[in-house]
Amino acid sequence: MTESGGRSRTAILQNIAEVFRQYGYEGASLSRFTAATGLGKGSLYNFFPEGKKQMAAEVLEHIQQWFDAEIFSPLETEEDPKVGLTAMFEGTEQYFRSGQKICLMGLLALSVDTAFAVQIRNYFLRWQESLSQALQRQGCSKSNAVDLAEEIVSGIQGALVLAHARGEADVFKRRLVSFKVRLDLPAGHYDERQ
Amino acid sequence: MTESGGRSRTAILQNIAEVFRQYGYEGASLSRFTAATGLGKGSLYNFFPEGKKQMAAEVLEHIQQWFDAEIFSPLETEEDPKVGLTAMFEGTEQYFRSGQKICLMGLLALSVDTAFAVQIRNYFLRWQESLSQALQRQGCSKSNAVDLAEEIVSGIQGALVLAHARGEADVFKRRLVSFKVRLDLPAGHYDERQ
DNA sequence: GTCTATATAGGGATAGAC
DNA sequence: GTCTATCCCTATATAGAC
Repeated sequence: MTESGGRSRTAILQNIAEVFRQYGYEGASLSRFTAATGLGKGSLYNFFPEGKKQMAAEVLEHIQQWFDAEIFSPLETEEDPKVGLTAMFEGTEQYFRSGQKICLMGLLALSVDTAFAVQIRNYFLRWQESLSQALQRQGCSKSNAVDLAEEIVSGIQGALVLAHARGEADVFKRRLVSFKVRLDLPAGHYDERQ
Repeated sequence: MTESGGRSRTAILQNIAEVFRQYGYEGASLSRFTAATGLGKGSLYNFFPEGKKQMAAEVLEHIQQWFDAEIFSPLETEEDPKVGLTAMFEGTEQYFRSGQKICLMGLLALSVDTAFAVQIRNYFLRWQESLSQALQRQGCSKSNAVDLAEEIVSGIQGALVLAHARGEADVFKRRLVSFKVRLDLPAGHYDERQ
Protein backbone atom coordinates (compact mmCIF):
# COMPACT_ATOMS: atom_id res chain seq x y z
CA MET A 1 0.00 0.00 0.00
CA THR A 2 2.74 2.43 -0.97
CA GLU A 3 1.86 6.02 -1.68
CA SER A 4 3.20 8.32 -4.37
CA GLY A 5 3.14 11.98 -3.62
CA GLY A 6 0.04 11.48 -1.52
CA ARG A 7 -1.88 9.69 -4.29
CA SER A 8 -2.74 6.08 -3.61
CA ARG A 9 -2.79 3.41 -6.26
CA THR A 10 -6.53 3.13 -5.62
CA ALA A 11 -7.07 6.81 -6.47
CA ILE A 12 -5.05 6.42 -9.66
CA LEU A 13 -7.02 3.32 -10.61
CA GLN A 14 -10.25 5.25 -10.16
CA ASN A 15 -9.03 7.98 -12.53
CA ILE A 16 -8.03 5.33 -15.04
CA ALA A 17 -11.35 3.51 -14.67
CA GLU A 18 -13.19 6.69 -15.51
CA VAL A 19 -11.24 7.00 -18.77
CA PHE A 20 -12.06 3.41 -19.73
CA ARG A 21 -15.72 4.03 -18.94
CA GLN A 22 -15.90 7.18 -21.02
CA TYR A 23 -13.93 6.08 -24.06
CA GLY A 24 -13.97 2.28 -24.01
CA TYR A 25 -10.86 0.14 -24.11
CA GLU A 26 -9.70 1.11 -27.60
CA GLY A 27 -10.45 4.77 -27.07
CA ALA A 28 -8.63 4.98 -23.75
CA SER A 29 -5.24 6.46 -24.62
CA LEU A 30 -2.12 7.20 -22.63
CA SER A 31 -2.60 10.91 -23.15
CA ARG A 32 -6.10 10.62 -21.66
CA PHE A 33 -4.68 8.70 -18.73
CA THR A 34 -2.10 11.40 -18.13
CA ALA A 35 -4.81 14.05 -18.23
CA ALA A 36 -7.03 12.10 -15.84
CA THR A 37 -4.32 11.14 -13.36
CA GLY A 38 -1.96 14.09 -13.59
CA LEU A 39 0.89 11.62 -14.09
CA GLY A 40 3.29 11.54 -17.05
CA LYS A 41 3.63 8.53 -19.30
CA GLY A 42 6.83 7.51 -17.58
CA SER A 43 5.12 7.45 -14.21
CA LEU A 44 2.21 5.44 -15.56
CA TYR A 45 4.59 2.82 -16.91
CA ASN A 46 6.35 2.80 -13.59
CA PHE A 47 3.03 1.91 -11.92
CA PHE A 48 1.84 -0.41 -14.67
CA PRO A 49 4.85 -1.91 -16.51
CA GLU A 50 2.62 -3.86 -18.86
CA GLY A 51 0.77 -0.73 -19.89
CA LYS A 52 -2.85 -0.48 -20.87
CA LYS A 53 -3.63 -4.18 -20.51
CA GLN A 54 -2.45 -4.16 -16.93
CA MET A 55 -4.35 -0.99 -16.15
CA ALA A 56 -7.60 -2.50 -17.39
CA ALA A 57 -6.99 -5.78 -15.59
CA GLU A 58 -6.35 -3.99 -12.29
CA VAL A 59 -9.36 -1.73 -12.75
CA LEU A 60 -11.58 -4.77 -13.28
CA GLU A 61 -10.03 -6.48 -10.27
CA HIS A 62 -10.76 -3.38 -8.21
CA ILE A 63 -14.37 -3.31 -9.35
CA GLN A 64 -14.77 -6.98 -8.57
CA GLN A 65 -13.50 -6.46 -5.04
CA TRP A 66 -15.85 -3.56 -4.44
CA PHE A 67 -18.88 -5.55 -5.54
CA ASP A 68 -17.70 -8.59 -3.57
CA ALA A 69 -17.57 -6.57 -0.38
CA GLU A 70 -20.56 -4.27 -0.86
CA ILE A 71 -23.04 -6.33 -2.88
CA PHE A 72 -22.26 -10.01 -3.32
CA SER A 73 -21.15 -10.92 0.20
CA PRO A 74 -24.13 -9.21 1.89
CA LEU A 75 -26.46 -11.08 -0.47
CA GLU A 76 -24.89 -14.36 0.64
CA THR A 77 -24.31 -13.78 4.34
CA GLU A 78 -27.00 -11.43 5.66
CA GLU A 79 -29.35 -13.49 7.79
CA ASP A 80 -32.40 -11.63 6.53
CA PRO A 81 -32.28 -11.85 2.74
CA LYS A 82 -34.31 -8.63 2.50
CA VAL A 83 -31.40 -6.79 4.09
CA GLY A 84 -28.97 -8.09 1.48
CA LEU A 85 -31.38 -7.40 -1.37
CA THR A 86 -32.02 -3.86 -0.19
CA ALA A 87 -28.28 -3.29 0.14
CA MET A 88 -27.83 -4.57 -3.41
CA PHE A 89 -30.26 -2.09 -4.90
CA GLU A 90 -28.97 0.81 -2.83
CA GLY A 91 -25.36 -0.05 -3.58
CA THR A 92 -26.12 -0.47 -7.26
CA GLU A 93 -27.94 2.84 -7.48
CA GLN A 94 -25.09 4.64 -5.74
CA TYR A 95 -22.32 2.91 -7.66
CA PHE A 96 -23.81 3.75 -11.04
CA ARG A 97 -24.75 7.21 -9.83
CA SER A 98 -28.42 6.57 -10.48
CA GLY A 99 -27.73 5.63 -14.08
CA GLN A 100 -25.26 8.35 -15.02
CA LYS A 101 -22.25 6.04 -14.81
CA ILE A 102 -22.01 2.93 -16.95
CA CYS A 103 -20.88 -0.57 -16.04
CA LEU A 104 -17.35 -1.15 -17.30
CA MET A 105 -17.82 -4.92 -17.07
CA GLY A 106 -20.87 -4.66 -19.30
CA LEU A 107 -19.17 -2.35 -21.77
CA LEU A 108 -16.15 -4.61 -22.16
CA ALA A 109 -18.43 -7.64 -22.42
CA LEU A 110 -19.70 -6.26 -25.73
CA SER A 111 -16.25 -6.22 -27.33
CA VAL A 112 -14.92 -9.33 -28.98
CA ASP A 113 -11.58 -9.01 -27.25
CA THR A 114 -11.12 -12.08 -25.14
CA ALA A 115 -8.44 -10.65 -22.87
CA PHE A 116 -10.78 -9.93 -19.94
CA ALA A 117 -13.43 -12.54 -20.68
CA VAL A 118 -12.72 -14.56 -17.53
CA GLN A 119 -12.91 -11.58 -15.17
CA ILE A 120 -16.11 -10.34 -16.79
CA ARG A 121 -17.73 -13.75 -16.78
CA ASN A 122 -16.89 -14.33 -13.11
CA TYR A 123 -18.30 -10.96 -12.12
CA PHE A 124 -21.68 -11.67 -13.66
CA LEU A 125 -21.78 -15.29 -12.52
CA ARG A 126 -21.07 -14.25 -8.95
CA TRP A 127 -23.71 -11.53 -9.08
CA GLN A 128 -26.35 -13.92 -10.35
CA GLU A 129 -25.34 -16.70 -7.96
CA SER A 130 -25.31 -14.53 -4.84
CA LEU A 131 -28.60 -12.92 -5.84
CA SER A 132 -30.13 -16.32 -6.50
CA GLN A 133 -29.10 -17.49 -3.03
CA ALA A 134 -30.79 -14.51 -1.38
CA LEU A 135 -33.96 -15.06 -3.40
CA GLN A 136 -34.07 -18.72 -2.38
CA ARG A 137 -33.74 -17.80 1.27
CA GLN A 138 -36.61 -15.40 0.71
CA GLY A 139 -38.79 -18.34 -0.36
CA CYS A 140 -38.21 -18.70 -4.12
CA SER A 141 -37.81 -22.18 -5.54
CA LYS A 142 -34.35 -22.80 -6.92
CA SER A 143 -35.38 -22.67 -10.57
CA ASN A 144 -37.43 -19.52 -10.04
CA ALA A 145 -34.59 -17.89 -8.13
CA VAL A 146 -32.03 -18.68 -10.82
CA ASP A 147 -34.30 -17.32 -13.51
CA LEU A 148 -35.29 -14.21 -11.59
CA ALA A 149 -31.66 -13.48 -10.71
CA GLU A 150 -30.74 -13.70 -14.38
CA GLU A 151 -33.59 -11.37 -15.22
CA ILE A 152 -32.53 -8.80 -12.63
CA VAL A 153 -28.81 -8.88 -13.44
CA SER A 154 -29.47 -8.51 -17.15
CA GLY A 155 -32.23 -5.99 -16.44
CA ILE A 156 -29.80 -3.74 -14.59
CA GLN A 157 -27.39 -3.82 -17.52
CA GLY A 158 -30.16 -3.05 -19.97
CA ALA A 159 -31.38 -0.20 -17.80
CA LEU A 160 -27.92 1.35 -17.96
CA VAL A 161 -27.82 1.00 -21.74
CA LEU A 162 -31.27 2.49 -22.20
CA ALA A 163 -30.69 5.30 -19.72
CA HIS A 164 -27.63 6.41 -21.68
CA ALA A 165 -29.30 5.90 -25.05
CA ARG A 166 -32.22 8.07 -24.01
CA GLY A 167 -30.08 10.52 -22.12
CA GLU A 168 -32.42 10.11 -19.17
CA ALA A 169 -30.94 8.68 -16.01
CA ASP A 170 -34.48 8.32 -14.66
CA VAL A 171 -34.91 5.25 -16.84
CA PHE A 172 -32.39 3.48 -14.63
CA LYS A 173 -34.12 4.53 -11.44
CA ARG A 174 -37.51 3.38 -12.75
CA ARG A 175 -36.20 -0.07 -13.64
CA LEU A 176 -34.68 -0.51 -10.19
CA VAL A 177 -37.93 0.54 -8.55
CA SER A 178 -39.80 -1.94 -10.72
CA PHE A 179 -37.58 -4.79 -9.52
CA LYS A 180 -37.85 -3.70 -5.90
CA VAL A 181 -41.64 -3.71 -6.13
CA ARG A 182 -41.60 -7.24 -7.54
CA LEU A 183 -39.45 -8.37 -4.63
CA ASP A 184 -41.64 -6.70 -2.00
CA LEU A 185 -38.84 -4.39 -0.97
CA PRO A 186 -39.36 -0.80 0.13
CA ALA A 187 -39.19 1.09 -3.16
CA GLY A 188 -38.71 4.57 -1.80
CA HIS A 189 -40.34 7.45 -3.60
CA TYR A 190 -41.92 6.27 -6.81
CA ASP A 191 -43.29 8.94 -9.10
CA GLU A 192 -45.81 7.08 -11.24
CA ARG A 193 -45.66 8.56 -14.72
CA GLN A 194 -48.79 10.47 -15.70
CA MET B 1 -28.71 2.30 -56.30
CA THR B 2 -25.45 2.18 -58.20
CA GLU B 3 -23.32 -0.92 -58.04
CA SER B 4 -19.57 -1.24 -57.82
CA GLY B 5 -18.07 -4.35 -59.29
CA GLY B 6 -21.21 -6.23 -58.32
CA ARG B 7 -21.08 -5.09 -54.68
CA SER B 8 -23.93 -2.93 -53.55
CA ARG B 9 -23.59 -0.12 -51.07
CA THR B 10 -25.81 -2.13 -48.75
CA ALA B 11 -23.43 -5.08 -48.80
CA ILE B 12 -20.50 -2.78 -48.06
CA LEU B 13 -22.40 -1.15 -45.20
CA GLN B 14 -23.06 -4.59 -43.73
CA ASN B 15 -19.33 -5.40 -43.78
CA ILE B 16 -18.60 -2.06 -42.15
CA ALA B 17 -21.31 -2.56 -39.56
CA GLU B 18 -19.76 -5.85 -38.56
CA VAL B 19 -16.43 -4.10 -37.90
CA PHE B 20 -18.11 -1.48 -35.72
CA ARG B 21 -19.92 -4.20 -33.82
CA GLN B 22 -16.77 -6.21 -33.17
CA TYR B 23 -14.37 -3.40 -32.31
CA GLY B 24 -16.53 -0.45 -31.30
CA TYR B 25 -16.30 2.98 -32.86
CA GLU B 26 -12.76 3.81 -31.69
CA GLY B 27 -11.44 0.34 -32.46
CA ALA B 28 -12.88 0.29 -35.98
CA SER B 29 -9.94 1.26 -38.19
CA LEU B 30 -9.57 1.88 -41.88
CA SER B 31 -7.37 -1.17 -42.22
CA ARG B 32 -10.10 -3.29 -40.65
CA PHE B 33 -12.63 -1.81 -43.03
CA THR B 34 -10.42 -2.68 -46.00
CA ALA B 35 -10.06 -6.24 -44.73
CA ALA B 36 -13.81 -6.59 -44.16
CA THR B 37 -14.91 -5.03 -47.45
CA GLY B 38 -12.06 -5.97 -49.75
CA LEU B 39 -11.84 -2.32 -50.75
CA GLY B 40 -8.76 -0.09 -50.49
CA LYS B 41 -8.73 3.11 -48.48
CA GLY B 42 -9.13 5.18 -51.62
CA SER B 43 -12.28 3.31 -52.59
CA LEU B 44 -13.71 3.65 -49.12
CA TYR B 45 -13.21 7.42 -49.23
CA ASN B 46 -14.81 7.46 -52.64
CA PHE B 47 -17.92 5.86 -51.12
CA PHE B 48 -17.78 7.81 -47.89
CA PRO B 49 -16.03 11.17 -48.44
CA GLU B 50 -16.42 12.13 -44.79
CA GLY B 51 -14.72 8.94 -43.63
CA LYS B 52 -15.45 7.01 -40.51
CA LYS B 53 -18.10 9.37 -39.17
CA GLN B 54 -20.13 9.02 -42.34
CA MET B 55 -19.73 5.25 -42.35
CA ALA B 56 -21.09 4.99 -38.83
CA ALA B 57 -23.94 7.40 -39.54
CA GLU B 58 -25.00 5.44 -42.62
CA VAL B 59 -24.73 2.13 -40.80
CA LEU B 60 -27.00 3.44 -38.05
CA GLU B 61 -29.42 4.80 -40.64
CA HIS B 62 -29.46 1.39 -42.31
CA ILE B 63 -30.19 -0.35 -39.02
CA GLN B 64 -32.97 2.12 -38.25
CA GLN B 65 -34.62 1.44 -41.60
CA TRP B 66 -34.47 -2.32 -41.11
CA PHE B 67 -36.12 -2.08 -37.69
CA ASP B 68 -38.68 0.40 -38.98
CA ALA B 69 -39.78 -2.00 -41.69
CA GLU B 70 -39.46 -5.33 -39.88
CA ILE B 71 -40.24 -4.51 -36.25
CA PHE B 72 -41.64 -1.07 -35.52
CA SER B 73 -44.15 -0.71 -38.34
CA PRO B 74 -45.71 -4.17 -37.79
CA LEU B 75 -46.09 -3.33 -34.10
CA GLU B 76 -48.00 -0.19 -35.04
CA THR B 77 -50.05 -1.34 -38.01
CA GLU B 78 -50.88 -5.03 -37.60
CA GLU B 79 -54.55 -5.28 -36.74
CA ASP B 80 -53.97 -8.09 -34.28
CA PRO B 81 -51.33 -6.80 -31.84
CA LYS B 82 -50.27 -10.39 -31.13
CA VAL B 83 -49.09 -10.68 -34.72
CA GLY B 84 -46.90 -7.59 -34.40
CA LEU B 85 -45.56 -8.68 -31.03
CA THR B 86 -44.73 -12.16 -32.30
CA ALA B 87 -43.01 -10.64 -35.32
CA MET B 88 -41.00 -8.40 -32.99
CA PHE B 89 -39.64 -11.29 -30.97
CA GLU B 90 -38.94 -13.43 -34.03
CA GLY B 91 -37.29 -10.55 -35.86
CA THR B 92 -35.23 -9.63 -32.83
CA GLU B 93 -34.05 -13.18 -32.30
CA GLN B 94 -33.05 -13.51 -35.93
CA TYR B 95 -31.42 -10.09 -36.17
CA PHE B 96 -29.21 -10.65 -33.16
CA ARG B 97 -28.57 -14.23 -34.24
CA SER B 98 -30.07 -15.57 -31.03
CA GLY B 99 -27.72 -13.48 -28.93
CA GLN B 100 -24.47 -13.99 -30.80
CA LYS B 101 -24.58 -10.56 -32.44
CA ILE B 102 -24.68 -7.39 -30.36
CA CYS B 103 -26.77 -4.25 -30.81
CA LEU B 104 -24.65 -1.49 -32.34
CA MET B 105 -27.11 1.14 -31.12
CA GLY B 106 -26.71 -0.14 -27.58
CA LEU B 107 -22.94 -0.35 -27.83
CA LEU B 108 -22.60 3.22 -29.08
CA ALA B 109 -25.08 4.40 -26.47
CA LEU B 110 -22.52 3.49 -23.81
CA SER B 111 -19.86 5.78 -25.25
CA VAL B 112 -19.74 9.36 -24.17
CA ASP B 113 -19.40 10.60 -27.74
CA THR B 114 -22.42 12.66 -28.63
CA ALA B 115 -22.07 12.41 -32.41
CA PHE B 116 -24.77 9.77 -32.86
CA ALA B 117 -26.85 10.54 -29.81
CA VAL B 118 -29.89 11.66 -31.80
CA GLN B 119 -30.02 8.57 -34.02
CA ILE B 120 -29.55 6.28 -31.04
CA ARG B 121 -32.17 8.05 -28.97
CA ASN B 122 -34.73 7.98 -31.77
CA TYR B 123 -34.18 4.27 -32.36
CA PHE B 124 -34.95 3.38 -28.75
CA LEU B 125 -37.81 5.87 -28.43
CA ARG B 126 -39.48 4.46 -31.55
CA TRP B 127 -39.02 0.91 -30.33
CA GLN B 128 -40.59 1.69 -26.99
CA GLU B 129 -43.38 3.77 -28.49
CA SER B 130 -44.39 1.22 -31.13
CA LEU B 131 -44.22 -1.58 -28.58
CA SER B 132 -46.29 0.43 -26.15
CA GLN B 133 -48.97 0.97 -28.80
CA ALA B 134 -49.24 -2.76 -29.50
CA LEU B 135 -49.47 -3.52 -25.79
CA GLN B 136 -52.25 -0.99 -25.37
CA ARG B 137 -54.21 -2.52 -28.22
CA GLN B 138 -53.75 -5.84 -26.48
CA GLY B 139 -55.54 -4.44 -23.44
CA CYS B 140 -52.84 -2.82 -21.32
CA SER B 141 -53.57 0.51 -19.72
CA LYS B 142 -51.44 3.31 -21.10
CA SER B 143 -49.21 3.64 -18.05
CA ASN B 144 -48.75 -0.12 -17.80
CA ALA B 145 -47.95 -0.35 -21.50
CA VAL B 146 -45.35 2.41 -21.35
CA ASP B 147 -43.69 0.83 -18.36
CA LEU B 148 -43.76 -2.70 -19.75
CA ALA B 149 -42.40 -1.50 -23.09
CA GLU B 150 -39.53 0.19 -21.31
CA GLU B 151 -38.87 -2.98 -19.37
CA ILE B 152 -38.82 -5.14 -22.50
CA VAL B 153 -36.68 -2.81 -24.60
CA SER B 154 -34.13 -2.45 -21.82
CA GLY B 155 -34.43 -6.15 -21.01
CA ILE B 156 -33.44 -7.09 -24.55
CA GLN B 157 -30.37 -4.88 -24.34
CA GLY B 158 -29.40 -6.36 -21.00
CA ALA B 159 -29.89 -9.87 -22.32
CA LEU B 160 -27.40 -9.13 -25.10
CA VAL B 161 -24.88 -7.77 -22.61
CA LEU B 162 -25.23 -10.73 -20.28
CA ALA B 163 -25.18 -13.29 -23.07
CA HIS B 164 -21.84 -11.93 -24.27
CA ALA B 165 -20.46 -11.53 -20.76
CA ARG B 166 -21.26 -15.14 -19.95
CA GLY B 167 -20.30 -16.41 -23.38
CA GLU B 168 -23.67 -18.19 -23.50
CA ALA B 169 -26.06 -17.10 -26.21
CA ASP B 170 -28.77 -19.14 -24.48
CA VAL B 171 -29.09 -16.36 -21.93
CA PHE B 172 -30.55 -14.18 -24.67
CA LYS B 173 -33.01 -16.84 -25.80
CA ARG B 174 -34.19 -17.46 -22.24
CA ARG B 175 -34.89 -13.76 -21.64
CA LEU B 176 -36.93 -13.51 -24.83
CA VAL B 177 -38.94 -16.59 -23.87
CA SER B 178 -39.57 -15.07 -20.47
CA PHE B 179 -41.04 -11.93 -22.04
CA LYS B 180 -43.13 -13.92 -24.49
CA VAL B 181 -44.62 -15.95 -21.65
CA ARG B 182 -45.54 -12.77 -19.80
CA LEU B 183 -47.32 -11.48 -22.91
CA ASP B 184 -49.21 -14.73 -23.51
CA LEU B 185 -47.45 -15.28 -26.80
CA PRO B 186 -46.46 -18.73 -28.09
CA ALA B 187 -43.01 -19.20 -26.60
CA GLY B 188 -41.85 -22.03 -28.83
CA HIS B 189 -39.68 -24.75 -27.33
CA TYR B 190 -38.66 -23.82 -23.82
CA ASP B 191 -36.13 -26.06 -22.13
CA GLU B 192 -36.73 -25.38 -18.46
CA ARG B 193 -33.40 -25.56 -16.70
CA GLN B 194 -33.09 -28.58 -14.37
C1' DG C 1 9.19 8.24 -8.70
C1' DT C 2 8.78 11.67 -12.04
C1' DC C 3 9.70 13.85 -16.07
C1' DT C 4 11.28 14.74 -21.15
C1' DA C 5 12.91 13.03 -25.19
C1' DT C 6 12.70 9.51 -28.59
C1' DA C 7 11.60 5.19 -31.28
C1' DT C 8 8.41 2.69 -33.91
C1' DA C 9 3.98 1.60 -35.51
C1' DG C 10 -0.56 2.60 -36.98
C1' DG C 11 -4.27 5.95 -37.16
C1' DG C 12 -7.26 9.02 -40.56
C1' DA C 13 -7.14 11.30 -44.65
C1' DT C 14 -5.63 13.10 -49.45
C1' DA C 15 -3.52 13.15 -54.20
C1' DG C 16 -2.93 11.34 -58.26
C1' DA C 17 -1.83 7.37 -61.49
C1' DC C 18 -4.42 3.95 -63.83
C1' DG D 1 -13.98 3.37 -59.28
C1' DT D 2 -9.84 1.39 -57.60
C1' DC D 3 -5.36 1.35 -56.21
C1' DT D 4 -0.63 3.00 -54.26
C1' DA D 5 2.02 6.47 -52.26
C1' DT D 6 2.30 9.86 -49.10
C1' DC D 7 1.27 13.29 -45.34
C1' DC D 8 0.57 14.39 -40.68
C1' DC D 9 -0.87 13.10 -36.36
C1' DT D 10 -1.39 10.24 -32.40
C1' DA D 11 -0.70 5.72 -30.40
C1' DT D 12 2.13 2.61 -27.30
C1' DA D 13 6.31 1.91 -25.31
C1' DT D 14 11.23 2.72 -23.89
C1' DA D 15 15.49 5.15 -22.29
C1' DG D 16 17.65 7.95 -19.50
C1' DA D 17 18.20 12.53 -17.02
C1' DC D 18 16.88 14.42 -12.65
